[in-house]
Amino acid sequence: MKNDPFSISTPAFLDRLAKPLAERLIEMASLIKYEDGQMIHSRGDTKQGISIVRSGLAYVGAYGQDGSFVLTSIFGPGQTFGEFTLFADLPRTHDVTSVGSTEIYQIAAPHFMKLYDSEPDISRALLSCSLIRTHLLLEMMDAMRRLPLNERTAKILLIMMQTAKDDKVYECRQSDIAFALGVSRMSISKALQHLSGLGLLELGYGQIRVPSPERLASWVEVQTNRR
Amino acid sequence: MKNDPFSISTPAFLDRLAKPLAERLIEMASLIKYEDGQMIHSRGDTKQGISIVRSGLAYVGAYGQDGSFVLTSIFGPGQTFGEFTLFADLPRTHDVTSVGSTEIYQIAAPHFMKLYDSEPDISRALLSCSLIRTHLLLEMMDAMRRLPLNERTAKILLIMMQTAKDDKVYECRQSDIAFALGVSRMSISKALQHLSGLGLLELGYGQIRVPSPERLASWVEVQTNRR
DNA sequence: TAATGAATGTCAAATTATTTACATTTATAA
DNA sequence: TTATAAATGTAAATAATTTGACATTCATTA
Repeated sequence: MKNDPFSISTPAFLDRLAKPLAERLIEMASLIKYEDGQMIHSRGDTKQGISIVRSGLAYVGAYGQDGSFVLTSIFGPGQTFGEFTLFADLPRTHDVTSVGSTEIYQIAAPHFMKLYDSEPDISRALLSCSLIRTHLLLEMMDAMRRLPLNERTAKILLIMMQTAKDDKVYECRQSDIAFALGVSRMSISKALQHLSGLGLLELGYGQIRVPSPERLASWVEVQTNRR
Repeated sequence: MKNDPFSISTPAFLDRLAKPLAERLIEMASLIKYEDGQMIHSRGDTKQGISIVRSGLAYVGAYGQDGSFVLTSIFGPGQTFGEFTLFADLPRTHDVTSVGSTEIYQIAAPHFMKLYDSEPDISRALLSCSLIRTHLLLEMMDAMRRLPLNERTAKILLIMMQTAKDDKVYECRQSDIAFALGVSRMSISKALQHLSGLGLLELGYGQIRVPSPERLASWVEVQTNRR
């Protein structure tokens, strides 16, 4: 997957820390390098610790017995995972795999928690990431539940676009959107064409242009209130 | 809605704090009482603060222009909402309404953050609630995306059941499940009957008995890996 | 600049889910 | 203990989605 409907705007934890604090955190970490496709963590592991991506990508998901991998989230540079093991006090619920050459800062629980307790800014950053994530997930869920496919597609686009570099051009394949919404590529293709017909977006090869995100948003708004 | 597929196992924040700390927190709060259906917070509010339910229920959602209310979450005793205003630094994204006679502890941002900074246990509790919530949301999303209705229904039941008082009897209406999954009551009815036919659950009036959650879980597991 | 692979577009048949309208069962309140 | 309302069950017609098989367009690189 080139683009990732999964890293959906999860803010980068590291970017939310002031430089000096971020550096202190990194000093206590061990930097571990992975080749493409290596296992970073396994489901069921009980060792507690937090991980921060330095470079590359970490795919979070679960391997089935048949070797298939069900993707749940993707984390890139600055983003963090594994907090769950620290604060929920449960074994790891997912497998984590590197995609491409990837560097991960690993910090064991005791070290991390020591700094955590003395520096409230760390928990603030973690909370803000987690809460924003929850918020986006709720928005997505709501869209999946309530909106017909056309509207749902528009909404998901708006949510996903928040990560786009260029404000108006979102680079992704239609099949990514399809997966994110749990529908077939066909259906998404039709929905996108519908929106395109309304002049709300322009379709390209591997990209979608949204001339006016505001207009798209207000279209969703209107449609949503109509039902 | 009698039962709530929305308070989905969000742990009670207050229960995760040691008694003395919980008391200190409550001391700095103002207890506000609401009749049924009163507005607790409005979307767009910029006043920052956290709220903890003492009794009753708080429905979080959004009013449409036509007066309809789209439910997003339900919070009951001990649960907290509004953290978003503290850590994401954004205006409120939802309206919050009381259901039944409801008491809410309100703590303004400055007070709360002072205690927050000196007592790491508070952020730990908040994070643990938030992370568990995220985890459950991801599970639900995954089910909604990937699984056919029968499996999806089973899975959602397992997730929801985590809140059930009685381990094996989950009190809810089929229409609640239908809404939680974003499908019609009919479809859920059929799916439940299918599962019931497999002996995985027993249907009653306003309740669902799961004789063996383990067996249900492993059935989902098998079905999931088959595709 | 071909040749290739990747992404998108199109169609019809098959499947799945929704809708509507009504029947039945169960709880509750008079 | 009825009467009523709430929740569940059934079935047929309709609508939405998926599947699979290709055709087309676009990008890359050999």
